[in-house]
Amino acid sequence: MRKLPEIYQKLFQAFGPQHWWPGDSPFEISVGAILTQNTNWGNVEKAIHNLKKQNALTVKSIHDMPVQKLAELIKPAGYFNVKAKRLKNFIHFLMNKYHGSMKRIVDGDMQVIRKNLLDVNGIGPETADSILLYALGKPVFVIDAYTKRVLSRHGIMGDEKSYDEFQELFHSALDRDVAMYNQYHALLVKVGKVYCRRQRPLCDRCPLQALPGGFNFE
DNA sequence: TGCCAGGCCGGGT
DNA sequence: ACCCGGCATGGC
Repeated sequence: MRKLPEIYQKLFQAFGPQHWWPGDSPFEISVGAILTQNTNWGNVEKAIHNLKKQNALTVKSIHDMPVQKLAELIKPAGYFNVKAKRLKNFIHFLMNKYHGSMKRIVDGDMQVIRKNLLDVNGIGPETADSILLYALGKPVFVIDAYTKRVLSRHGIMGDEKSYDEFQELFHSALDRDVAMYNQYHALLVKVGKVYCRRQRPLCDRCPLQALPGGFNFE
């Protein structure tokens, strides 16, 4: 699949670097990854702001906090009851397997970390891979709804294909480059937000098909 | 005013 | 191995 590198070039030319993931620390990024599940990022920022305001954005603070109280603080992010439990699950995972420190995770083998993350109730493939890439700097490509939509709209792969199939496509077509994976996923989200809305036909102003006849990729 | 947002789980087929 | 309902706030 030679199209994937060319799509990256076009997106980067169109939008430039994306400065992902917004967040001051690996832990904050991980919390954000859980809070943003099926949720607008702006709402996640409100929830994170609430936590910071109470000096509660730490492993110890969230661990010691009643789940009820945690749910109240993250309310703007939606699904606050399930997400409060999921944050608690992640904290327990951190304490039990990594002494409560993100720094202890980084040295581990990527596949082992991924499997451990997927064993946490409430962490699925996208959340696990977001933590791996954006919090831990591991070379794994993050697949999300925008990635599937953009690629399927442009005839690369049908959106009924699985997460793993999409991920395998990127992994096989691209170098294992953390900085590029970081930008590429963020750029797919960007183009998805701006030009590739749900329930709408392919937009003719999308930078991926600006040339007549769609892709000029062969 | 509905629709949508950087998913995942649990139960049923 | 899939399919589906549930989970919830806030912006446009």
